[in-house]
Amino acid sequence: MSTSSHAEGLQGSPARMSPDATPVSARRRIPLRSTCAQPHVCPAPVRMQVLSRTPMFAGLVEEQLADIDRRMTSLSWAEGDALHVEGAPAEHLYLVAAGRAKAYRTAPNGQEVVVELLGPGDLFGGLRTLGQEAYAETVEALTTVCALRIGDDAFRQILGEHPEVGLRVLEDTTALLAQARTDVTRQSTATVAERLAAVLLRLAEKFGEPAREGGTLIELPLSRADLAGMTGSTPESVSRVMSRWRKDGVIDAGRRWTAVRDPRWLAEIAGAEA
Amino acid sequence: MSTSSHAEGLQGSPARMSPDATPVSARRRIPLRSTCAQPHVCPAPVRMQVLSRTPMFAGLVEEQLADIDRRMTSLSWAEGDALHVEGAPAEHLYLVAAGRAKAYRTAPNGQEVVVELLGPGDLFGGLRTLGQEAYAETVEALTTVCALRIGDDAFRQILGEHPEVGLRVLEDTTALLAQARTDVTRQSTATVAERLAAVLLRLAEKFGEPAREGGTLIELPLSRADLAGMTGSTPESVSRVMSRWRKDGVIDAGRRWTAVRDPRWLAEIAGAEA
DNA sequence: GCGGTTGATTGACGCCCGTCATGGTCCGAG
DNA sequence: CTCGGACCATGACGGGCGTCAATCAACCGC
Repeated sequence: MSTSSHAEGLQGSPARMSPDATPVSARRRIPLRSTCAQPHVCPAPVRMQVLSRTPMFAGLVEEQLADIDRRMTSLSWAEGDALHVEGAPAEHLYLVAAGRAKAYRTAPNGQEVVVELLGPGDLFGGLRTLGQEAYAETVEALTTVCALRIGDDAFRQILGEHPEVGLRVLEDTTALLAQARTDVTRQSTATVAERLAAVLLRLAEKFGEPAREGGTLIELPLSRADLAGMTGSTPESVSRVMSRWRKDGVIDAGRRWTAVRDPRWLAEIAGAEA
Repeated sequence: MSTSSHAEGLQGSPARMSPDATPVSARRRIPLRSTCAQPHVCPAPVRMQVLSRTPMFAGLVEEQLADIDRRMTSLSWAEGDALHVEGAPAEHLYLVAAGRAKAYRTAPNGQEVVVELLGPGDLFGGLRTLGQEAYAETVEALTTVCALRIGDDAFRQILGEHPEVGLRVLEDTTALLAQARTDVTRQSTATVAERLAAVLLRLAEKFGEPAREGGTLIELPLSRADLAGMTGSTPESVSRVMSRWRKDGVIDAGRRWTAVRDPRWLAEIAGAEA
């Protein structure tokens, strides 16, 4: 559910190097694929494909999509770059074309709390039209990212011409709200292990790819610190829990990568709801 | 911000009994006003007034509002009643006309986590049209509540006739999303005291009325357990913190009522953001 | 007024987990 | 190959806060 990730972007040649078997020594290889090879330009057909696969524009015909495409500008960022920062005036809506990004807030005490992970087809950003004065989150590229961007006026035009688009965005936002409230609930009542299990399940569902060694590889370069940010915890606590699970064969993980071996068992731990 | 509470419903005669001064002995009186005296019927002019003051329908003329009013049914509930329950098929949108309600989820461990407090003008519920299969929360009346209700078909009709209404709902939902994510962040990083301070400030802003004794009375019959549900904590912890603050003169509180005496100090504790 | 009930307060105890610190491993640069 | 830096693992310690329990004040119905 939530902003799905069908439009799986164009993936470059697998930069994957790990062998088939997974002895303890091979754990450290990074099995993440590099995505969106071309740095600063998304060719027109790719852009069209992204638009056509985005739930937000479902039901529009090619001509209409081309019209919308003309009003969007395509941009790209390198890993570690910020697409926009918390507190800056909200002037654009973004649509991810390829790559991964994380949206996080910085708490008063300085900790980063990750509120959403973004992939192809996901919508983020903000606009005055939607009642947002400033971006509430910082969005940072986890891999090379390509995204389409649209401004306030153009978005308002599109809404005028295609009212159903607004409804789709509303659906989307409603789903995000439901998920955020699920997070609040879990944060308030569950232990670190339970929260981590739920997070990993959600990631596996949204970003998972079947791995050769069996299980589901989460196609995201997440550090322990990132996972800590998503569970409202610390890198140390995350590390401890994951070590235990690795010994039990529930998951597999290394430097900035994670795979789920036994989803059932994780679901058991999570206690319900994803 | 968020779904504001301008439409202050009709308040019946004050059921307030506390004396002017507030010696320690008088703390226990319930200074809450009973709202919406008439049980099962909201007279037409009142309904129109509610609609006209709701942000969602801002900009519509009287005639249009009357048209919308005709498609909504008015209902009322007694304190403790559930307006709808978590998991039931989402078939209605509700608009609070008078009274207070809380929306909460029940965590796997049985704890109730309050995700929103509702007053006149607030929108809640869910519809298939908005992508909701089932209600995600249970909404329970804290006082006698009157609300207007609308079904899927009628809502879709209204959206068709007045596209701008959809945009307003979207604004509203966006604001709720931002707030929910603020909650997630706070839940992950702040202490119980900090969270409670933030919650009280938010309540004072939305439901506060200047009290005779000075300070701001929060017009909600909230128990320690309710506050615990809003802070992701326990009644005991909430009680401890509030006792301390009462000794320091920061707040005043009794059985199911709370007043803020020194908002500045609370804001200091909360550390930022409401 | 008077008991029963509900809600609030306060104390004691213990565990989860955040914090600090150390050492190991992997990776890229030169 | 070697060095340095980033990331991860693991141990020890302590505090915040959840849990259990007893007491008490306030409210309601009679």
